[in-house]
Amino acid sequence: MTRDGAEHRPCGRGRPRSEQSRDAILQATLDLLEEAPLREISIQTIARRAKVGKATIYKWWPGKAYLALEAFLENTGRHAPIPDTGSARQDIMTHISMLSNFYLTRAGRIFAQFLAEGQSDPEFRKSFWDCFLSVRRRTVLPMLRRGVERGELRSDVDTDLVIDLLYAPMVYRLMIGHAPLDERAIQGYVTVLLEGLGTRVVDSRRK
Amino acid sequence: MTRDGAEHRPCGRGRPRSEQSRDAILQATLDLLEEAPLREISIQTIARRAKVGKATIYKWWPGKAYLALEAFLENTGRHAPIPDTGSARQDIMTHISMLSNFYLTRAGRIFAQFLAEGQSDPEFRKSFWDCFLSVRRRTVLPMLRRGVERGELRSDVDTDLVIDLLYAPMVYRLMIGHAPLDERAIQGYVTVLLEGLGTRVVDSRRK
Amino acid sequence: MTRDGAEHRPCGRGRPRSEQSRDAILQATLDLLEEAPLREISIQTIARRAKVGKATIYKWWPGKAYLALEAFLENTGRHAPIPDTGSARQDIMTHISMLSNFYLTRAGRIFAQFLAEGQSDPEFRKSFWDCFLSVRRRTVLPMLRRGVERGELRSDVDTDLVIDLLYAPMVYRLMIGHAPLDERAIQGYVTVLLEGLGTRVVDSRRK
Amino acid sequence: MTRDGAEHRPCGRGRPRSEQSRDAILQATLDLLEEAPLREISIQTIARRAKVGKATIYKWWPGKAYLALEAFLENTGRHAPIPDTGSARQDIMTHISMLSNFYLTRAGRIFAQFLAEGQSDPEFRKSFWDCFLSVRRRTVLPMLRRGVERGELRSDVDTDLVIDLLYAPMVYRLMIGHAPLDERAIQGYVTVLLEGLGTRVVDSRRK
DNA sequence: CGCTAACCGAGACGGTACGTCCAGTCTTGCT
DNA sequence: AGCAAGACTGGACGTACCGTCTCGGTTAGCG
Repeated sequence: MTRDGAEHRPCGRGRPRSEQSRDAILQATLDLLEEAPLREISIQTIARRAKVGKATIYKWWPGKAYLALEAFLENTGRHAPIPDTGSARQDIMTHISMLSNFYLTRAGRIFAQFLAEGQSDPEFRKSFWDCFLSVRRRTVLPMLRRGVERGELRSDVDTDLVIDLLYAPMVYRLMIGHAPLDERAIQGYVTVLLEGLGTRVVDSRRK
Repeated sequence: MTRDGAEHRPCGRGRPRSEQSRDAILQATLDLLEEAPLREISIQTIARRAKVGKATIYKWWPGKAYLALEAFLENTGRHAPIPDTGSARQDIMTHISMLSNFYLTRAGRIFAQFLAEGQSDPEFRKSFWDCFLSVRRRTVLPMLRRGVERGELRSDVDTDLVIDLLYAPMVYRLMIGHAPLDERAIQGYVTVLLEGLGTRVVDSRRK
Repeated sequence: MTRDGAEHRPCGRGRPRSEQSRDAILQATLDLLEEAPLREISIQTIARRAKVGKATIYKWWPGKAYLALEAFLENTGRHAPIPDTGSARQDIMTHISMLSNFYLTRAGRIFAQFLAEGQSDPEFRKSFWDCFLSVRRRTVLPMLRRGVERGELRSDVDTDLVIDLLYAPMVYRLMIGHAPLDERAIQGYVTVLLEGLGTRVVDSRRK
Repeated sequence: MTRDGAEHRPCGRGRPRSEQSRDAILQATLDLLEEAPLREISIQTIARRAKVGKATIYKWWPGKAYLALEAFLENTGRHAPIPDTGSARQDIMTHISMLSNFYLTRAGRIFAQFLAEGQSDPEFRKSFWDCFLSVRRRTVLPMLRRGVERGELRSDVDTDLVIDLLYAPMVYRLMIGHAPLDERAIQGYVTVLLEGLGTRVVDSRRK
C-alpha cells in the first residue's frame, strides 16, 4: 500500500492518530458512494458527514480517490476466492462467474469509477494497480499454472495475456453498459475462451 | 446523434447559427485535449481559446463531454476500415491490429476519457454508445457474418458477444495501462480468440 | 424631448416606424413596472412581453430608463392641475395636497426610480429634468407669481428656491420612506412653509 | 447595525475572521466609489482590487450596497457636529451649513446612491435608515429641543417634521442636481424655514 | 506533574470554475 | 427600410469546492 494513510509516524511523540476519525471518514465515504458517483462527492461533504475537519482528510490522503480506494479495500475488496476443483476449466468458469457477481454489486460500480479516475490521474492509476489489480491477478496465477501443468491449458500463451482475456470482457461490459453482465454472457465468454486456451489431444485442427 | 448540437431550429427565422463559432469551439476542444485530460479542461478555457462567449457553448452542448464527443467524431472518428480479404481470420486480425493503432494515438486517450465520463454520467454513456460505439459495432458485423457464412467462424456464438471478446482486451489494456498495447499483445489476443471462435473440420476435439 | 424615440426619420423612404410596436413596448414597460422596480426589469423581458425584437427597442431608445420615462410621460404624467382660487395660500395647499396623492400611487414609485436612475446616469438625469421636472416647475410658477403680486407671498425669495422648499419634503419622504406621506404630514409641511413664505401686515400672532 | 458584517460568530471556534481582508475590502470599495457610481462597480472588481476571494465578500455582506454602507460609515460618516451657541437659529444655520458641505463632497454622491439603492431594495433602505439616517436625526433632536425650551422655536410642530423640512431641500438638490448646493441656497432655505418655525414676540416685521 | 509535540474540529481564506442571465450588436428573411 | 426572431461576444452574477491556513482545545509520552 503506497499512497494511502499508513506510514507517517516518525516516533511515538505527540498525540497519536485518531482511529475513530479514520474509521468515520472511511465509513462516510462508503456511505456517500452508495448514493452518488465519486465525482460528485466533495471532500467537504465527506468531512461534514464524518464530523471531521477537512484538514484531517488532507493530512492522511492525497485526494478523495485514494480515500475511496482505501475504504473500498478495507470493506469491500474481500471476494472471489480461487477454487481448486481439480479441473482448470471448472476452476476458471467458477472464478469468473463469482467475479461477475462481484462486479454486479455496488462494488462493481466503485471499481469502474476507479478505472475512470485513472484515466485522468496516472498516479492514482498506479495506486489502484498496486493495491488492487495486481494483487488480484497474482492471486489467480496458481490456478492457471495448475491448468498448464495438468496439460489442460496451452502453455504457449503468456499468463498475463490469459488473465487479460479472462477479465477484459467483464470490465468491458461494466464500463460500456450496453448489455447486462448476466450468467448467459459469462458462459458465452468463458466457453469461447476455454476453447481457445485449451489444449487438444489429436488436434488435427482446422482444414 | 442525439444530445449534441445538431437540431434545434424550428424554421429559418432569426440569425442562423455561426458555423465559424462552432468550428472554433470544436477545434479549441481538440487542441486542449492534446494537453490535458478532459476533466482538467474547463469550459471557460475552451471559450477563451475559441474566442467565443461561454453561453454559446452552453447553448449547443449540455457539457464539455458532449462537446468533446462531437469534436472527436468529426475530426478523429474516421478510421479502421473493415477489410475483406476473403479470409475471416485474416480480416479480423487486420481489423483488430488497425484498431489497436487507433487506440495508441491521442484518440485512444480521448476514447478512454469518454468511457470514464460515462461512469458518472449515464446520459453521456448513452450518447457515446449511440454516436460511436454502436456504430462501430454495427460496422464490423458484416465481416463476422461473412466468416460464419463461409464456415470459418462458429455460428453458435452471439455476434454481440464475439465483438465484446474482440474489442474488450484492447480497451482493458487501454484503461488499466499495465502493459503496452503492442503488436505482440494483439497477436496473442487474436490468436487465442480465433482458436476459440473458429470452426473445425474433423473436430474430434479434446478427449 | 431630447433622448427619447421621437426624431429619427430622414425622409419617407422605406417602411415607416410601427406605431403598434411602439405602443406595445410602452405598455409592456408600464405593466412590468407594476410588478418590479426598474432595475430588475430587463430589456429582454420587455421585448418578450411586447412580442417585439430587442433591436427595435435599442433602435428607438438608448436604454430602459428612457423607455420607462416615455411610457411614464405618456400614460401617467398627467396630473396635478394648478388651482387658482384667489388665495395663494389656498392654492399652494391644494396643489401640494394633490401632488402628494400623485406620489402615493404607483406613479410615485416610478418617479422615485427615475431619481434613483439619475444618480448613476447623469445623461438620464438631464432627460428627466428636461422632460418632466422642469416642466412641472414651470407650471407652478404663475401660481407663485400671483401670490407675490397680490402681496401674499414674500417677494425677496427666489422662486426656484420656493419651489424646492415646497416639493422637497414630499420627495424626501418618498425616497427615505421613514414615515407615510399622509395628509397630516402635508398639512404640517405647508403650514410651516407658508408661515415662512408669507408676508405679514401687523401680525402680533402667537403669544 | 443590522445587515452588515458584524456579528456572525457563535463562539471562538475556527479560524477567526481576517481583519486585514475586511479592511482591504472596505478600502477597495471606497477607492472604487471615487471613480464610478455604485451601480457600475462589480463585486468581482472589488474582490480583485482587495486581493480577496469573491466568496469572502459574499460571506460577510449580502451585497455591494451593504458593503459600501459599512465602508461609508467607517470612513466617511463622521461629521457635522451639533453646535450649541445659545441661539437655536444660529445652531440650525451652522448645522445645515456644515451638512451641506458634507453633501458637496464625494460622501454626498455616495449618500445619494444609497438613497437610489433603497428605491429598488427595501431591505437596504431599512439598513440605511437604521445605520445612518435615524442616527443622524436622533443626534439633532437635542438642538431642536433646546430651541423649543428657550422659546425660540414653535412647540406645536412635530420634531420629525421639522427635521424633514430642514434636511429635505438639501437632499432634493443633491438628487435632482438642477442647481448647485451653495451657501446662497442654504441661506435661503434656512431663512425661510426659520421664519416659519420661529416664535414671535411682537413682531411688527416687514412693511 | 507539567511540558511539549502532534493531533483534532471548526471554519475563514484566496482562488477557480460553474451554469445563468443580461447588455448590446449582428444577421437572417419577411413585410 | 423597418421588423421579429434569435444567435453572437462579453462579462457579472452568486454558489460550490479546492487545498491551505489559523484558531482553541485535546491527548499522548517524556522529562
